[in-house]
Amino acid sequence: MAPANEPFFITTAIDYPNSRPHIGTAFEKIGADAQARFQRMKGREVHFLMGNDENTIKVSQRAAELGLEPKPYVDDMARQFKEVWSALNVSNTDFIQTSQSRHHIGCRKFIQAVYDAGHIFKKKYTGLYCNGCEAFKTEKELVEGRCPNHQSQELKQVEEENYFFRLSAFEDRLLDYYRTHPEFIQPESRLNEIMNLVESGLQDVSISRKGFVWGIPVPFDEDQTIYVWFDALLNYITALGYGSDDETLYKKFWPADVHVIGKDITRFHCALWPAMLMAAGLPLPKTVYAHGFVYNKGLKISKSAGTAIDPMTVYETFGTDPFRYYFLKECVFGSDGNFSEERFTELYNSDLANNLGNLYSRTISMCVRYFEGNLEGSSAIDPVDWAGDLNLGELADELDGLVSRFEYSQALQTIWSQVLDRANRYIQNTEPFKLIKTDREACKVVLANLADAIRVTGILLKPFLPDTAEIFYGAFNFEASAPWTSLDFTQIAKPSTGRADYQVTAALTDGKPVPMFPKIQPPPEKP
RNA sequence: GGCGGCGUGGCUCAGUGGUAGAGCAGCGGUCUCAUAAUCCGCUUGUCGUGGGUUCGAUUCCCUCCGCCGCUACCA
Repeated sequence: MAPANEPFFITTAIDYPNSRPHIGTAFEKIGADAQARFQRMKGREVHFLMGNDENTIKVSQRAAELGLEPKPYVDDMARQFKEVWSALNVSNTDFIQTSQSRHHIGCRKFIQAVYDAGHIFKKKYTGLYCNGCEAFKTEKELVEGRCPNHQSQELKQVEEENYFFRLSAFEDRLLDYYRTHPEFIQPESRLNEIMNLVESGLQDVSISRKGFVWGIPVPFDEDQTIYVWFDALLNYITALGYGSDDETLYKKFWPADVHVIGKDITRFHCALWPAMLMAAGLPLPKTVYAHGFVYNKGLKISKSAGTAIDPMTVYETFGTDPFRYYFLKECVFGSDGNFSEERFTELYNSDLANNLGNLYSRTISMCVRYFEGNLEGSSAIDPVDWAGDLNLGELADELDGLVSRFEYSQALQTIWSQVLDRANRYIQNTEPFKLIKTDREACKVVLANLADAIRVTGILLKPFLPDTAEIFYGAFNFEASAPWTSLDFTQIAKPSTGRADYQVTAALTDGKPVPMFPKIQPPPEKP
């Protein structure tokens, strides 16, 4: 286990701000956020980076369409993105925009270093150029030999001198790295793809373009700007101040512990990026985690097909934690998942309303109703009954492993079956509502046990459903003996000794908690 | 075409060389503390197709069918 306070650096992919985020991008951020929150609980000092990828042709085109200069446009988009991430309770500690000067400075420093090391060379590129797009087109993009966006125009054979990165020179070193660091590419299924790719031979990649004003000028040839990936990937270090006057963060957090990315950009992160770092003589990230995609009822998310779903719509309808729960539980992080309102409703009602929310309600209600919320003398009760044969220490270990490996769905399933179902069953079996009539002390023992189950739930849900977890943990005076900010999974096994008697501190309305996940009606059947 | 993966009850999936499991949905029952929630029980499967290895395969091998990923610059 990593020592406490050891730095942990986690990143997500930077997004193109030529349109608003959709639930697929949200999936990535929530998955990364759960990991960030989990690592914080383990005592790590977490730096969690997100951001937008702004130095692209499409972005400047989009800005032009709206009659805006690129910078005000990307700044406004960044504001919108941050608004969404904030609504979803994503706990990033930094948000980089690649149009920021810190990124420009670091990029120029980096490319210069790689150039000086002799891994960049100039080469003539000949390709089909579309005047309408002001960009080169590849054979694959063409429709009947013409640009799909400008069918009326002929494409021209144009020659341009660009800078190339000698990626081909790194094949052996990359393969060697994969073999000696099998954990580098995750999940494992992606490793094979990348090994194949690299074994089949890498070509040098062009890393600059001529004649663009929006972008980062190449320091050793100011007529050229740095192109796409050689610019975008660098955000991971420029955000840490690489190449600036103050490299404190860089020294502290690089290399990254994990880059969380979409499966479609695996090769850039697992082949190009490490090669770039090797070329510059910098350390490589420890792991790259490629998550799956979210589909809309089986259809690929696409703006033009109308299958994109705005996270804010879902958020406004269902709330933050239900949103997070759906994606963390229903969509296995390393695989593809599906979104549908029907499934959302099912999962919400069964897992959140019926099991989780209701356990909270019935526990608090009984404590208030029977004991005015004061479980006097409960500090002397060892709440081991509710867990039965469940070993909470082992459960903590198991969950630690699952979450560390990004197996959130499995982790949540385990929490539900091992903790919540068990606690609900415990109520059914012990019948505190009957005990109160015959044996007040025995009833109190049961309720003290349930209070402990609430405490355990609050701790275990903290990385996934932060708001809900805090409500659970705040339901009783647990805070007095183990502060909310200092919790980690291992504490589920040890209700603090020498603690005060349990006392309900939950918010009440007319002596009852307000349902935290009011059931939602299933959407009407569509004919 | 090449490399890889998948195909298990209505849905989502787990799983093992000895003739299958979970959750959800559905059905029945139950308690009454609770958001008519909980808890208990039940129904459905030729484990894609055909063949092979084996005493025996859903699990190993091959064929076929279907689906999917990667095969260089879109999360």
